[in-house]
Amino acid sequence: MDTRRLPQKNLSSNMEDYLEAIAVLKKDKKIARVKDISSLMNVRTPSVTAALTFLCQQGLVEHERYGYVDLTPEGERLAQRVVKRHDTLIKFFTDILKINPDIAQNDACKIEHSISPESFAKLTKFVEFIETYPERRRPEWFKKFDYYFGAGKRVARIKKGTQK
Amino acid sequence: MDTRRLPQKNLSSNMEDYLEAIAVLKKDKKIARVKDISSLMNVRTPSVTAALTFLCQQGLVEHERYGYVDLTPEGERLAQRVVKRHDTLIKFFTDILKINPDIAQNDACKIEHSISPESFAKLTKFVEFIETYPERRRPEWFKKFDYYFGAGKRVARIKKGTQK
DNA sequence: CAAATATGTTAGGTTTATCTAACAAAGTAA
DNA sequence: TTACTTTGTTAGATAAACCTAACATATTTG
Repeated sequence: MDTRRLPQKNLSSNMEDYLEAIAVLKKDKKIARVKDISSLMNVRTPSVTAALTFLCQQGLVEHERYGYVDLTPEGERLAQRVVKRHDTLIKFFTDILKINPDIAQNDACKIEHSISPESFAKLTKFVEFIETYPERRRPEWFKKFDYYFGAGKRVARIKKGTQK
Repeated sequence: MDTRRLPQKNLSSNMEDYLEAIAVLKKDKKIARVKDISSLMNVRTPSVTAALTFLCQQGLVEHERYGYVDLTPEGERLAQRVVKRHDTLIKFFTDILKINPDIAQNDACKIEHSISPESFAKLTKFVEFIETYPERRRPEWFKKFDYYFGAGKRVARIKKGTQK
């Protein structure tokens, strides 16, 4: 198999975070500004300026001095890829593993940068598989599993001939 | 709740990786040397020396110049914590999501540093829940799920009265 | 045991990502 | 429109990880 690829930006976790933040802000507030990115990401504004300079050079962001920040189509594409990962991870952690949303949020923010496309694809299917069951029709195993989470052991059953 | 803690070493992913590598080497080859750590981790030996200097200062590693490398009890404890996370993640990726082992390995190496204790605990239970089913008695859902993975859709069923 | 090889350390440099302090531009309001 | 406030940028410093090149110790072997 030919493993060469089109000029693939290989972004650091950090730069992915900036793209993601810009996408989130644009979605929520229509526009993204340096200060908003800064407070959303808990970094100071000079860090944002530096990141934007880099992302502009990479053709992922458009930004003129003292102006708003926007994503190029390529930047948007990459941002959405991260957002999708984030969302799937959140679903997995909260809906399936029943993790507290704050912690799920935190974990998703880190893992979204490291999970491979392969694992992401499978995890997505896994989540879909469960989410597409209407809540009250979720299979028996899932209920047992919830119980197992709580009690640390399986649902008690009387097994014929195997008591011990 | 009191959130103060005993002097908790807050290690970087990197330093956790060094501890883990030392633990793995000790397990496999009884001893750990700078060169082995270096080749296992794909870094040059000066990087290892620098890391060891730091980990010695933190009381996690014992190492005298030109000698073998060892973990202190505290270092061992931290290393094992990482190893456990790694193992659980590997099981989840390979046994449940059916990810190719190389990719699973890679993903586990990154995620093991970011997953929270809470998520780790739940994931462990989830994996246990499935692993403790003897293979041929795994529940119906799991087989359906495997099919879903392959075909991208659920097992075909004739539903009485709901065809559409 | 001395020479050659392998392994480990030191010195010094690079990159990435952050910060503070000082300055510059834009927006608001008297 | 001038002064004040907010927002953004520049300059320069710091810290974590890494690297190469040069040197130092250990180990192996002729």
